[in-house]
Amino acid sequence: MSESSLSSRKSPKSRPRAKGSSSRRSGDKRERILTAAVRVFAKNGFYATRVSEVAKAAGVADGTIYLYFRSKEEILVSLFEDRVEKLLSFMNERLPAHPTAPEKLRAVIEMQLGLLEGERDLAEVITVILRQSSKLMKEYAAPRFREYLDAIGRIVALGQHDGSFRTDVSPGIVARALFGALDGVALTWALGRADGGGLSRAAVQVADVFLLGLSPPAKAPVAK
Amino acid sequence: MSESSLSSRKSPKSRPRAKGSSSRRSGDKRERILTAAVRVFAKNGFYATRVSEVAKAAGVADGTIYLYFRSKEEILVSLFEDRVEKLLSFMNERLPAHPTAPEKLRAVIEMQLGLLEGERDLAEVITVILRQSSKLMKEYAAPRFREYLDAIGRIVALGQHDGSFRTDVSPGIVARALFGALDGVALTWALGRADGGGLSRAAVQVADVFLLGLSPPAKAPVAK
DNA sequence: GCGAACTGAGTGAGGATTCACTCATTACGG
DNA sequence: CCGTAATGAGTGAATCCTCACTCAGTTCGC
Repeated sequence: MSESSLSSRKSPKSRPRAKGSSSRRSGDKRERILTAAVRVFAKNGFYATRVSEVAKAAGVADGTIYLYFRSKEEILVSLFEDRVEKLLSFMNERLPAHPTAPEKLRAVIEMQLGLLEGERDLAEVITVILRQSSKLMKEYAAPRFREYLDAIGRIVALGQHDGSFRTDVSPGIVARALFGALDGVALTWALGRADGGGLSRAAVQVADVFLLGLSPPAKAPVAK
Repeated sequence: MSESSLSSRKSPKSRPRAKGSSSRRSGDKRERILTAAVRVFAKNGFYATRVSEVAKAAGVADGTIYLYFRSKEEILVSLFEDRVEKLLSFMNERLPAHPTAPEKLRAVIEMQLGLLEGERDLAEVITVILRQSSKLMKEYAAPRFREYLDAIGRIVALGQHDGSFRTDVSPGIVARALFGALDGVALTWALGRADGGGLSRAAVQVADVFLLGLSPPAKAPVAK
């Protein structure tokens, strides 16, 4: 039964020597698999995607995947960790640069949508696919989301405290609504060519509506 | 709904003719299966749910499921058709009763969230699970969503036309953002109890923010 | 008894994961 | 510098397990 493997070597394929860098475990294999996974997951969804499809798209053998990931699901987790997490921390770094709450909020909006602009597949993975693994969603992503929502909520609370936002709404609800609004815009944009504007145009409009919607009653001059 | 009798095995019980109308299958089995499916799908997700689990939760045999549904996926489609669709048309009927665009918009918001209040599992199925079947999503749900979004967009456009809404934002983007905001609020509410208020309180706040955010520049008629 | 409604063990397909093997590259002895 | 051995990343067909779905049989209302 093992003899059959003799004939297997069908494609010599000229080993992708590539990057003259490290010759051993080519460090870009993992990255290649992740990039391919984003593409394929976005196209077919997580469950409908065969590991072998990811392998083919990445130009590696099925087995190679398991040298870098323990399971199919771990590919999804890694995608989340490798990309989203990075973006969240990036956001945390940039925020302090914006002095006022309205500016911070606008920055968050622009970042969240800006990140996805030009990364349609990644946008789809994050907005849709991630929700397909309920285990992932509940055990891993949920806490992260909460963290992110809390950060937005804190900005809202800050604005309420210094008088730039109305105080009759719950920061938590506003945070959820804002996140949902951005998620929704990104979702429809990712799924089918939304409207001409692109995400950055949408970002400006969402920001405009929310900031006006959050402006304090009567006297407050923030209106803008 | 937890009906008495009907232990897992043989059941001597009398067959409940139910809806005296249709003569074929006892009408409440189908309903029972759907109800169970909502529960189980919400708990485990669509793909992680075994048909046998739905059967057990519904108190029927595996095979019985296939007397009422052609496939596992059809259960999901039927859920959508039986519940959501009904709600959408219900919404379409109620809307004309509200004369102005702001009132219509507030009504939509209250309806969308009100529907889910007290139906946590259904909320989760709609917000999360439905996105798990990409076939369903793309072939069936997407057109419905578009239809719904268009309806919201039309309300926004109407308000812009009669001067009650600002005109510098795209109705389509506002519709998406609003839908997303409601979806996001419902999602976090469904996944882990949100904050004390419950969905109806959230609905009021989301409406407040959006309506103020949409008010035209000159003066705010809605201001309050 | 007849047949519609129902049952649930069994089946087969699909697909994730494994593992025996290949071979480019490196290490080393002379 | 060579030839030879050792190494381990990479491979992909075989394995094996998990369900969605089937259907021969049972139950029960009429």
